[in-house]
Amino acid sequence: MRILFMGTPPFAVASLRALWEAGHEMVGAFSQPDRPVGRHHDQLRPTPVKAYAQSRGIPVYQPEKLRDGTALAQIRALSPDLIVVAAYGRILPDDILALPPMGCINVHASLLPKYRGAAPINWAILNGEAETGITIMHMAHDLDAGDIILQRATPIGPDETAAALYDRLALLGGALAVEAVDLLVRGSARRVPQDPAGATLAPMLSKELSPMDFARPAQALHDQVRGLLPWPCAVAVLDGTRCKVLKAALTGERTQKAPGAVVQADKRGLKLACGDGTVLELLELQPDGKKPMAAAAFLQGHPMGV
RNA sequence: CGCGGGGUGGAGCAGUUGGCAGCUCGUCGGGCUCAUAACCCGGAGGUCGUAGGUUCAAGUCCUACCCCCGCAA
Repeated sequence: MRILFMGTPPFAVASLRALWEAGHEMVGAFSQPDRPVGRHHDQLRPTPVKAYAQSRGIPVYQPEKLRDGTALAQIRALSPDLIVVAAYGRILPDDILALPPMGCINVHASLLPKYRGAAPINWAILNGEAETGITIMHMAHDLDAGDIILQRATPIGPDETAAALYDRLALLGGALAVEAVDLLVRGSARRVPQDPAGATLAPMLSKELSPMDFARPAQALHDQVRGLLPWPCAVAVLDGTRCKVLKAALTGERTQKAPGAVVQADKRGLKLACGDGTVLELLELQPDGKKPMAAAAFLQGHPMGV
């Protein structure tokens, strides 16, 4: 069966790799156009999917637009039986969705209908979810709203970061993608409509989510730190210095101090008062212009009174 | 040429108008204590990113280069 793949970041590579290693005939890989990258705007880096596809000799296509007919013509020429999409970063027009005889399926990193959208992994953690998962669905006109073929849940560890969960779900996504394709080939794939009433959105992240509001409870801030990794990261201003908070921990302690006040700042740790009398310990920081460092190291050069 | 911060003992920082290289921590040795991520005493450890230049004298001023990072994409 001829399969056309569409994806861009490492999450997508895991699915492409799984399909490839399962021995499927991958007739092409669509990926976002290479974008300038790097501090001085002078480097062009291939997308992860492009790099992987090329290493396996899979033809790569990177159309700027999907609606000017060019992409449609390219796809038609490839005559895929099935299109598998994973984190491509583009909305597919209906004419493309309608093209493959077996349709288009999508690997999505949430338990749909929850967390439709661009950043389901992060939002699951930001919202303090105890579990999330992977959904394989038939693609429909509306974003992430198609009928479900397969779904598998996985628990979210209490200290798990979005970066770590991303890697886990990528692998799970690849495994489920292979399963789903097998089901489709055998003609035994189920089609379960989503319940629109249970739908929630997981929009793209932005740096507006970064500032930490210590009036919120420690648990919420801990979720923010974990959920925004590796980008855009939770940010706090300490001793007048803007710092990414890369790692934090819940101490379970209580305090009478006002939110944001320093509860402890010595070699035993850096702890700040949060909402409802809770306490958050900051473990790893990255001040502006600096490399990541332990909170204790930061305190050596930035003494903070209690 | 997108904007900006920074390279100073192992870590994090300071170093004013050029004039003996400092602070907190760690480390090593010793002491004190029932005890300590506590305290006291003592020691080791630095080509101040690299290469030139100015100067009686450069961490500090000038020039070029290397490296790290934040923002923005």
